[in-house]
Amino acid sequence: MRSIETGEPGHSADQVTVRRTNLALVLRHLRAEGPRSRATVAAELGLTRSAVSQLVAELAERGLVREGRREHGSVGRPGTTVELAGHGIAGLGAELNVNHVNTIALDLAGEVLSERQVALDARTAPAEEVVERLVELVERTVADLARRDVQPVGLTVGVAGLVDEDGVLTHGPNLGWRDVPVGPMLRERLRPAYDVRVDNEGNLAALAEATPGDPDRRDVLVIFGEVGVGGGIVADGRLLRGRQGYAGEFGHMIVEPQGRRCGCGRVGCWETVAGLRALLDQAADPDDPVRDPSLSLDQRLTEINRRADLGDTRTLAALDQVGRWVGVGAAVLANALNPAAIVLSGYFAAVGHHMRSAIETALVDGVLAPGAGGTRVELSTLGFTASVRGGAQAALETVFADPARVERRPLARGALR
Amino acid sequence: MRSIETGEPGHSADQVTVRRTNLALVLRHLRAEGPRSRATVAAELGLTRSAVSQLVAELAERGLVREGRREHGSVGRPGTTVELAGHGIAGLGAELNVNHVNTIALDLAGEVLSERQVALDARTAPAEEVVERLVELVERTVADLARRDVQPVGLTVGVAGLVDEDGVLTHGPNLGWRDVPVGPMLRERLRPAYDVRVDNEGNLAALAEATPGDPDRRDVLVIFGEVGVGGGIVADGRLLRGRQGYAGEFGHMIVEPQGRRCGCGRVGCWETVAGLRALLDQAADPDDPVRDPSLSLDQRLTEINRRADLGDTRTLAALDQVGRWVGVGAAVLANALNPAAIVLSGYFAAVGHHMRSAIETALVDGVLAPGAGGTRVELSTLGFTASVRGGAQAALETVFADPARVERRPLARGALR
DNA sequence: CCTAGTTTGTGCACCGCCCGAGCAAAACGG
DNA sequence: CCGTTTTGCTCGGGCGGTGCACAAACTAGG
Repeated sequence: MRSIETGEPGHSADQVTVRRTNLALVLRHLRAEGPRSRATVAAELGLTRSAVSQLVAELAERGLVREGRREHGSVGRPGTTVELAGHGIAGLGAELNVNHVNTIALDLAGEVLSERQVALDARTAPAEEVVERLVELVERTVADLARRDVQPVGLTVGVAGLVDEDGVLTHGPNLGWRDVPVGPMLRERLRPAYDVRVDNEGNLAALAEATPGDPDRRDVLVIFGEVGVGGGIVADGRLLRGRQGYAGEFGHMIVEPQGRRCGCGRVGCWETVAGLRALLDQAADPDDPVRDPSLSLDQRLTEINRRADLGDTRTLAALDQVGRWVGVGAAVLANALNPAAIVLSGYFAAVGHHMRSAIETALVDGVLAPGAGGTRVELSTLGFTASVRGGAQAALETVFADPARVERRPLARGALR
Repeated sequence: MRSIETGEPGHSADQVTVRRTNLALVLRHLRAEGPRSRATVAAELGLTRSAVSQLVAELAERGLVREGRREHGSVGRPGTTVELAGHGIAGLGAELNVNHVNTIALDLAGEVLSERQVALDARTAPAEEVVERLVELVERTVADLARRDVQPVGLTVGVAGLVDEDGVLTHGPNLGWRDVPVGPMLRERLRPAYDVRVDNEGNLAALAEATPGDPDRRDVLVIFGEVGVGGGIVADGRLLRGRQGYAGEFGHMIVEPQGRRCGCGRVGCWETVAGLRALLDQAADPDDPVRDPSLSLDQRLTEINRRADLGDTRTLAALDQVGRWVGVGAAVLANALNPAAIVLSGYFAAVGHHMRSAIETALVDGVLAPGAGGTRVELSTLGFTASVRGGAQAALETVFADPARVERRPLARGALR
């Protein structure tokens, strides 16, 4: 029943393809199921033990797996577990946002190898300068890696706006940018040996939440809220970009045609009732410190949580009201996409536990399928790092899709038997 | 930039996989590009001429391709074109709807081999009896094929309602059915040699509109309107079902929270403002013949078109108003999914040319991406046969995905060479 | 302690498939 | 009529997975 496809273009297959497929299969299996012996892998994947031995040997030569400890069964010769190694390579993720640029480097197992951030104001600085800051940050991150003899395999940059297939930011209202060729600029300045891609930050956040391999995380919808509301869709394990890469712009769905005017010029956009501003307008008077933009967002959200915990009726009513709207929009999307989970990220993750019941009620009320079609509401635990993590994971995913991308080098002595 | 995937489960590859992949590749290439010589196929697909020769020979043995006419180039030996044959097999599509069941059989090239229909009232008859009618119709269709020595390769049944992965209709409000195991019942009664699958009719209609191979038809959203409104999503060439197969229930998106009560019990569902009833309520008084349910839908829609053509202001205003709402809902979906095309099917296709400008205006107004993100509005030309055609195509797609499913039989004398 | 039984990991022959080279066949042009 | 071009096929070669055999390593039981 899974996935009817309508004629993928695809490419011709030969023995190299077979090898690539099986290398990738073994590597992803080790990621999904954890360390295990060659014999176990063979049984679980339907390959022979000899084939798995050869595949593991090649993955080890590429520095992607290593042998672990002995695994004693009840009887028989004990196996030697094989596990992800991948300390030799890293995926790079970066984010270019209104008031900061930051980077992260993850190894194959998803461990953080380097993390850097620089504050700036993208609205006042020219685009060239902002990109230059990002270039410097990436170069320092790559230097961090070089010190540990780690090779970057790819860089994915998330930006707040619409990005076309070539990596050009065509429309970035929050940054105040239009038609800025971020991807080409980065490639020009970095001249990298690795791939550089640019994507919408909501898409990358969605990728970060869609844990690879978990069947309950193959259909995930991420809703990211701050002043604006955006997100991304992972369906059947694939990130949906749409025809021009503009999918996931949930914030400007019109949910209340007789509602308030939005910053984008339209009336009744979802972010006018579910965005941070809607919450603050209802929860606090204009001179209330939680609306003081000079305080950090974290501080202000902590204060709102404190008031809600103390039972402040105005705060609770505001959270309930906004939660209801979040649920209404979530229901619209759930009717269309029937995701396994809707993950709330950004400011929703910070105060979401106080909105959860209102969201869930509105979701169940608004979805035709009984029990909201099984869609669960979850709060992101990745906080504001979701986009960069997703970017780094996207880069790593190219290795999981084709481990032969990583160069083969003579095995360090004693690394494998 | 295409498709980042997050760890498909996948299956191990060997030489058989290589063969299957390349057989499928050649077959799909012939479908997408039309008849051409082996040498041309080899050049276009990056295979060697010898490989293509062998692949074509095997496809011919399975009855899927045949040689066509001589193809004279400017110089050199002329090639012999190879083209889709597939008169030996057929995909079956069926539909189980409120007032009829019908079937269709398509050959590999999409030509209709058989088409049958029986009227009934699924709301009053017990489910067993309705399924029995469908069984009879399928058996007669299979008999039609047998007379021409054609083998069915699969049957896909579209039903008006939510279908889970096992083919159980869990929720069919228009049929008045709940938890009817349509798939298991059909398999039990037919005991078929071919696959039987059951799916939502909107999903199958979407599949029918997403022409295989066309890059402009890889991201398509179908909106099917009758009394209810439903649809389906094809993204990146794949049909989206969602976690439990409930994706595409657009009709019950809430678009007007202060609006009218819907048959489903909610308030402000899209179908209350975009469904057929909304149009009729605004276009005609209760005693108007266009609202007479004893007349066929075709007749009533023809009358509406006639009035609109004559410039009847009330009719035009109703079409404009409903079109605006169609556009509002389409915009919500386009913001989320950025499809290449939104195809209007069902009653929308019949009167859509009078609603088109209203729809497009509301779409452009409601989508954040400039120019509606490139999303075009199109009217379906498949009429009410979209679902059955999509079902038959889904069955055929299993052959295009794996031509080795069709049995190999000794070549008829002189069929090839 | 020693042996039978079990399981792991590797080596080797075999098979299937695509590649590349070579060749006959079938046109066209001078 | 012969050189040139292009097509479609045949034939070794290499690659990669399968299946079988075998040594290695450990448990259980006498």
